[in-house]
Amino acid sequence: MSERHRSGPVRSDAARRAILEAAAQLFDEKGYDHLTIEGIAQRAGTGKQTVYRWWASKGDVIAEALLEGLILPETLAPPDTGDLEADLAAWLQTLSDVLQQPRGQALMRSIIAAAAENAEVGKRLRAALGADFVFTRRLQDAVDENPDAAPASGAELSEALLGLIIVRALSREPLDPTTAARLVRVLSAPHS
Amino acid sequence: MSERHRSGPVRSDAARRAILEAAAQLFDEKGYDHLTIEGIAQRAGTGKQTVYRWWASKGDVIAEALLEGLILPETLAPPDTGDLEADLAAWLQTLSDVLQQPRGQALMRSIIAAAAENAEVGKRLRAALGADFVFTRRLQDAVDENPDAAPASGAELSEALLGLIIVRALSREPLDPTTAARLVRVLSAPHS
Amino acid sequence: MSERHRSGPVRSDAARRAILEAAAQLFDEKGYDHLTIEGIAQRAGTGKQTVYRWWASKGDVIAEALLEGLILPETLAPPDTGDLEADLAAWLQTLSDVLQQPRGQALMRSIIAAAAENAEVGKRLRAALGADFVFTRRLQDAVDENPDAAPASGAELSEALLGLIIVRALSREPLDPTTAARLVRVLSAPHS
Amino acid sequence: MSERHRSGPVRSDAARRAILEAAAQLFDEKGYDHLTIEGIAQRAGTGKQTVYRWWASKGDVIAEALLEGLILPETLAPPDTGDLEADLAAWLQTLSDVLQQPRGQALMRSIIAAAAENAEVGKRLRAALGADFVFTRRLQDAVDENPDAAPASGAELSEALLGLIIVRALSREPLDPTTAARLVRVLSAPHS
DNA sequence: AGATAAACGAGACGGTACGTCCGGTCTTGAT
DNA sequence: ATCAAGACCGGACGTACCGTCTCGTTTATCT
Repeated sequence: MSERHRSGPVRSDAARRAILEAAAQLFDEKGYDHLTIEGIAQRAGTGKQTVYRWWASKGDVIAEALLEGLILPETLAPPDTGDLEADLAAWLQTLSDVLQQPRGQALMRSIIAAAAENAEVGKRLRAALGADFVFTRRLQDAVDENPDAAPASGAELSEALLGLIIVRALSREPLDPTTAARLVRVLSAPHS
Repeated sequence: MSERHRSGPVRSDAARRAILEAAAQLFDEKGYDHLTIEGIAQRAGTGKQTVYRWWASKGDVIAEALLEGLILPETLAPPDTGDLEADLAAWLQTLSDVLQQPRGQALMRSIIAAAAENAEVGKRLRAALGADFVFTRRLQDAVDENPDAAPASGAELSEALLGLIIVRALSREPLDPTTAARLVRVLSAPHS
Repeated sequence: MSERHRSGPVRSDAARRAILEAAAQLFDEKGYDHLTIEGIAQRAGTGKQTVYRWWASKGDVIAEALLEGLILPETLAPPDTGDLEADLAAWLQTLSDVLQQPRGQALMRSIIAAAAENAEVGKRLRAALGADFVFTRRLQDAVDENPDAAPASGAELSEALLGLIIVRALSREPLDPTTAARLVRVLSAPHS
Repeated sequence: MSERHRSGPVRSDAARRAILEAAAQLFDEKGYDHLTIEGIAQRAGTGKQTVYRWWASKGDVIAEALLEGLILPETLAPPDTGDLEADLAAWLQTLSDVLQQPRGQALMRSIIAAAAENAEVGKRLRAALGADFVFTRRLQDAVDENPDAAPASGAELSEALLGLIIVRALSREPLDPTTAARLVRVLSAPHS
């Protein structure tokens, strides 16, 4: 009962990968705003039409490159040692380090610009920055243990953390590790 | 001892206002990404050069229109009744309402895109969304009253709140009023 | 001793006819310049490769469609009643009628464009417009009867007539029947 | 009572000339069909928009270059020694020489293609090939001297001559000088 | 009361990128 | 081997804006 597909040539995976990799490179080099489809196609060694055939916009290309892990370094993935507060602190420290460098800030703003323009990127933003998968669940666990004391859910808390980072990136201010640490304490600690 | 200029007409305030208003209108109609200097000049009935003479980029025009209050509705300004938690909740409610509508989400994302691209807009983002001026100071007051219990500063707390809103706007998810309310409680309540 | 081919199906005559007919239709609808191989294949319901396999260019397709009589109406074929001058006049009258209509002019110009671009079409142009087959021979007969009086050959005379038509088509001026008639008289009459 | 013109910059004559000259060069190098607006702009060192601003199509550019005498060599201009038949013969000889060379044929076919595609070029075709200005008037003089013997007008006769040349160019056959000479005799000689 | 010169509207200019169309080649699975 | 289908690389199309640069006109200030 398998779905039969039409005859004719099949999508070239080489072209697909070349385009995603070119897009990731150029994203890194020039930032989202200065990306062009033309530039991507040229760098990838493909025709423009091959990009337009499979993606509707540069945002969609970036969204897919993001999913493939071609854009953000692994470093940004949150650690998981079992110690929630420590992991949170380490993750925020990493992000803080990234935001100390102009290049890291630019990268962050580029992602934000992409997310603002393209729904697909937007929906993947939290996942891309690692705010799901770990803290959401783990903060939730902490919340569950002490439901009375923590009226906000884990997802909301991790969103607030991520939000802090984004606000700092947008306002061009570095993220002080101490600040991050304190906020983690507020958010993850039991409340009276 | 101010520097005097030689002669000739002085900057036309009519042109300046026409440009800022045209920019605000077009920002509202098309969003930041689809704004063009050419379109602004045309709508304003001025020459392109008059825009370029006084602003370096469309971002700068928008930044100034933002400062003049031509872009965001007054509604978004935070209330100040004296009851901190109530005011916070009301403000978040307003923002939540705005984010429920597609148009409001688009507006928010447009501001974010502008902030991501233009440093001036970025620096004014918090002010533009009303996160300063009130809560920062007032949360700080609350913090000062009970320094041991609240390890995060007022500014950080209001950033986290604004961040939550931004994350929701970017991920295209509405901001549930309940969520906002709970988060306010977490952030503004004394901690153990 | 004929050369046998290895295996597989033989050229599909259905595809060949479909392509020629599609080409003729599109030639009529859009003119030579706006023909595309892609359009022909689509209209014919064949693959592009099937066109490229058998013809080197769109000009060659048109040349073949011309030979098959799919492009020009039969009307343009010259009459043969035995009365040379009358036949010539009638033929020129027909062409003149065609050139009075914008559509007829466009058709004529399309053929000319095809001839200018493609050698095969060019070589068949005179045949396609019916200038051979009849007048050449018959003018030649007239010439032969009176060699002293007619220093130009029949072929040359018919070329001059066809040339007049072409010049009129290119210069977008109608061909006055009187003009044609007079020229026929000059060219076909005995000279002193 | 002079016509007042709008304010603002005026059309750049340098750009105009550069475009026409580039077009003429490329016409000569590649022929009309393989001309591109992009190529013209590049060769001229102008933006594409500057071409599109002033001309509607590549045909219009070529038409203007033709008028400026940038495309056809002066050689093709008809001589005027006073001896009509000799001048005609010399002019046809020149054209015949041009058509003997492949390059000359290609040039001629290119003009024809341009005329077939573009009305402006078409209307200027006769003028461009020198068939007006001289022979029309002079053949007409000859006709006027002997109205009974010459039922075709000078314009028509020169069209027929030009037509012969065009037919030969399209059918890729050289124009034999003898043929031309004989036809001149037929057309210009008095008729019985 | 000029003369000077900056600001203005208009928009031409050399460019870059857009998103689309088509050319000619190549690949796939079916006949 | 040929066919229908259509993906591929390439390149030109005609359009929209970019940021810079004249133009000719309109003021405000300086002499």
